[in-house]
Amino acid sequence: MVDKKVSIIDVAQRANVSITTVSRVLNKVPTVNKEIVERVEKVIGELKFKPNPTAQRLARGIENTAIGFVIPGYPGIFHSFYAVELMRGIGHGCETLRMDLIFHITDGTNPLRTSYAGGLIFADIIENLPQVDAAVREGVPCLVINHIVKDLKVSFLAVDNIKGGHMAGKYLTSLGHKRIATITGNLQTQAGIDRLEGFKKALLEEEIECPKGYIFEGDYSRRSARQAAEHFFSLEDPPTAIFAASDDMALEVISVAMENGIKVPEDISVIGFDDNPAGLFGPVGLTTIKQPLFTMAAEAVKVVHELMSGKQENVVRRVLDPDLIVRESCAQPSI
Amino acid sequence: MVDKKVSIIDVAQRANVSITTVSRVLNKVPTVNKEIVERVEKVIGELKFKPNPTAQRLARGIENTAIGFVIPGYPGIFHSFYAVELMRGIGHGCETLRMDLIFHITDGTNPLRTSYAGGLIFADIIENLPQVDAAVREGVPCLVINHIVKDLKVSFLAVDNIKGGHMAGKYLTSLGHKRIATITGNLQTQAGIDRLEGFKKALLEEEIECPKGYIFEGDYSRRSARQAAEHFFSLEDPPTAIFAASDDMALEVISVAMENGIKVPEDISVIGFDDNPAGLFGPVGLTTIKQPLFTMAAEAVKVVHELMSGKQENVVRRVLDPDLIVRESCAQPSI
DNA sequence: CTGAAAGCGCTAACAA
DNA sequence: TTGTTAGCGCTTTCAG
Repeated sequence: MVDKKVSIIDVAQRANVSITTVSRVLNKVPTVNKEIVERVEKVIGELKFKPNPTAQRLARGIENTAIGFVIPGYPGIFHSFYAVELMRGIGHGCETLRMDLIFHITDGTNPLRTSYAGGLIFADIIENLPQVDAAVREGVPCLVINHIVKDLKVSFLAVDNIKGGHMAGKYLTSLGHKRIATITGNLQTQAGIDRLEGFKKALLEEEIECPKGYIFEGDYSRRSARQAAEHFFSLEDPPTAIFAASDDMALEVISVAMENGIKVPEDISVIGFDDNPAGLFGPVGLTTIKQPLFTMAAEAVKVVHELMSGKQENVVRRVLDPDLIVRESCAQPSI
Repeated sequence: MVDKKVSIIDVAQRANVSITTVSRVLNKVPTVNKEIVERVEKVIGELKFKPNPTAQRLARGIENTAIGFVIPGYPGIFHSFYAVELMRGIGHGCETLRMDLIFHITDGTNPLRTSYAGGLIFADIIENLPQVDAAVREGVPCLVINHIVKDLKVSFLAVDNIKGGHMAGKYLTSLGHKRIATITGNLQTQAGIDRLEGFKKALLEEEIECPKGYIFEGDYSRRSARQAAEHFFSLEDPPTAIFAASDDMALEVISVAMENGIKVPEDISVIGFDDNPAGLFGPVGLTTIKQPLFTMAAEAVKVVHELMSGKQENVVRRVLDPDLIVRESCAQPSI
């Protein structure tokens, strides 16, 4: 049966050696007699002995080498290019630094068991500002991604979403569009709010109206984009251009358009946000605002690692610039 | 500056109490004098003392409570509904059992640092059978998801993909289709192979030909589905029905169809695989084969947990049945 | 209510 | 080459 209590002592006794020797063969110290090595290994096999990693860490004086990645569990988050890119970046960063990656999928209510994690990365924050607060208060090194945190002394790495939204709006107006609509992201997220704000600002600068009916509150999902598109297309005075706050949504808008015989970009211009590679393979290359998700996430790991090791003591706060990627989904209005 | 070495001893000395007492306030033992509690907490704050979790675990005799989730890092895996559902399920399972979830994104070459993890869950296996082998050999409890492993004595939880492919094929033939094509999944994965096999079997049973041109090797991505669809639609004798090995691919087929003025299901029937909710919101409800991804993953955590705790000693091998979900994307052929 | 002391399971000087 | 003996930092009896 299973004995959970086989310890190094049992092995030592049964093999007639000291625990030190057992430890040596465990750690492959080369100065051990071959015969003994064999004997010990045999016993280890017989007893199915597995060294206790916790004890090893303690004895070795190993600092905590795990980073927790806290990701809000709201429906759909995982389906987004956004979350996925972050995960890839974080995975990559951890791999490079040989850190363990611990996942916390949270709805923001649970107190967040830090457990092994010596540092925390929050993928955006929605309902879980209190968790960030608690972590900071406890002195756990942490960093928030894609959220410019003003009221808390915590590190963050964020994309300038206001600028991004502004770029999108500006590009559309520069093409000559006057009737420009937008599908917002989840307005619970700062990114959603900021992209909308930047977009509005761009229109304002050109003194272009953006009536209520031209602003549809989405949530980054294809589903909401479909509703939005159907709404826009049914308007008496439909827009000639649409800014979708994510590529997924932009792609869905294009789908709906084509289903209705509306040509992109001839009849309607569509610009997205993300630079999701999926935008390359549709019927028409998607013009979009690129944000360095992968890089940002990888960088986040590096920063938290420095925070953990004490190499960096101050909060680091960095805002990155998005880029306009011009492909084929936007053109001058035909009218 | 940062002192990494503040230990419970420092706190005890500075607060003029024993380490035992400090430990007590740390663990909120109620029988401590209020004044002392305050004093100790003050010192803890001043010193920014954080108890060492490793030491706590050792002293408390806590077993390893982390499960490692090993996920192949091939491009696109994260974008799939598949991986995402597994992650959700695993996250949920870990939450319920209060286990830590450690992520390993691997290309199969690295030796896989088990580190904290006391058990391992492999999300499918492609290049990383050796890793599974190594883990088994080391005696680490592990389980493979969605892969029926024959040559290794390891636990698995899998969906019967042959049956699933067969159901899809059968359903299409039962509607009267004779010209049926398929877009396979990644044929590096067992799921991809099996769905194709089941599909072929179903056609064979009805003595329906499936010419080479009707089998397009995809990789679960929308991109590959687009290529496939364009290929099929350009055929002299295009199929009247298509089985796509994932819903994402099926959805893309529908998109391409609509772009080309081909009606679904009037002109072409499309059936997918997964039961991705995205299939509900398109222009036409997607008929599909449902597999219990979330449940399977959550269950996997439970099994590994039992394996770790010794409640379960045998390998557990379970094959689950998929379901046919009929919506609107399939109909009888018009010709 | 508080403290001394014995571990938790393992590693790492230091001897032998 | 192998064993002895301190710890690693904290929890937990068991006295006081």
